[in-house]
Amino acid sequence: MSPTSPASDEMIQQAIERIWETLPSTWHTVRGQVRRTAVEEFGVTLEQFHVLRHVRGGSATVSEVAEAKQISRSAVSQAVDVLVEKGLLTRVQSRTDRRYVALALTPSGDALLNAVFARNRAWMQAQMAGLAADDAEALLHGLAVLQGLFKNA
Amino acid sequence: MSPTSPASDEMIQQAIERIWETLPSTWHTVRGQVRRTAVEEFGVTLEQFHVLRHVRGGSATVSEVAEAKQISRSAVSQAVDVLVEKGLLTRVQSRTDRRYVALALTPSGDALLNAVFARNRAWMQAQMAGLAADDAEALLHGLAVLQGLFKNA
DNA sequence: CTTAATGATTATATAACTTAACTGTTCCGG
DNA sequence: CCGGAACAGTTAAGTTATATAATCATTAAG
Repeated sequence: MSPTSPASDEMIQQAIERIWETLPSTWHTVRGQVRRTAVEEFGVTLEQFHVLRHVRGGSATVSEVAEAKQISRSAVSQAVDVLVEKGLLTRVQSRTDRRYVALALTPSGDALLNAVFARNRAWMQAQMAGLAADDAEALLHGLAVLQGLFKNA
Repeated sequence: MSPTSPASDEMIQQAIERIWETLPSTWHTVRGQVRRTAVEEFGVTLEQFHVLRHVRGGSATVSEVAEAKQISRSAVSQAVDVLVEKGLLTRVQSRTDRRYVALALTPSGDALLNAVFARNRAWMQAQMAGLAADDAEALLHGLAVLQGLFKNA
């Protein structure tokens, strides 16, 4: 098999520029939709929502969420306070090592995540109505590349 | 010319999922790099940096920045206070309509933006080292599609 | 055992917002 | 014209999300 040719410097510069043109505004928009739904319909802030999202995404302790979100453990601990208070998250001390506190979604926390995501998916689907098949293909491929680039950075 | 076929529902679902897998973490990573540079090397917070960025991007008044960032005018006004204090931004009352205050980067504000972006470009280039030409192509195309989707939302 | 390391929490401070109230300016209908 | 509505911006006061530092409880290591 022939080795794939590397991208030119020029092309890489173009890609960087395009990333800056696209990511901040796009993520800001998507995030804004989630924020509105989360706040107005479910009474949780976007930050609280993201903590729940990380817990469901596999972060099972305060430290893991902090690591994933790149914020301090104490910030997470405080956010968890609120979420436990709201009945969306549980804290359970590990029996094998009692320093650890396992975080888990309550049924209503899980339902909240599902509901917010459902709303968001519907909204995104509306944005994507009429998307051409080849553009959708390009989107999938491009995002896969993007994901690979900054995964370990 | 033949009409392009629309993307299937399934494909759209896949795209939505991929967006959620990619955007938050990628933007978080890129943003983190900018934050470190801005804070550690230039003494401005990420939020202040983004205000400067919007001013250079064409938002010339408090209201325009607020609109672009989707935050309140008062929040921008307060951020501008700090940036003026730091000598990165100027406020100049319009002579034709004195309600308006034109925001403009000072030379050092402009230099700061350039420097932070230069650092970021270098870092991103490093991340993208060895990127294959066809992957770069896919990235450009995919991001263009993404940008189009949420531009007016 | 004692000390060090670890996970989590608490206390306290700060930055970045919000809403509400206010200032100054312009526009507009009478 | 002039008096009020609309508008751009600021100021005041309160909230939220974060940080750092100190502390507690637990486990690991010498």
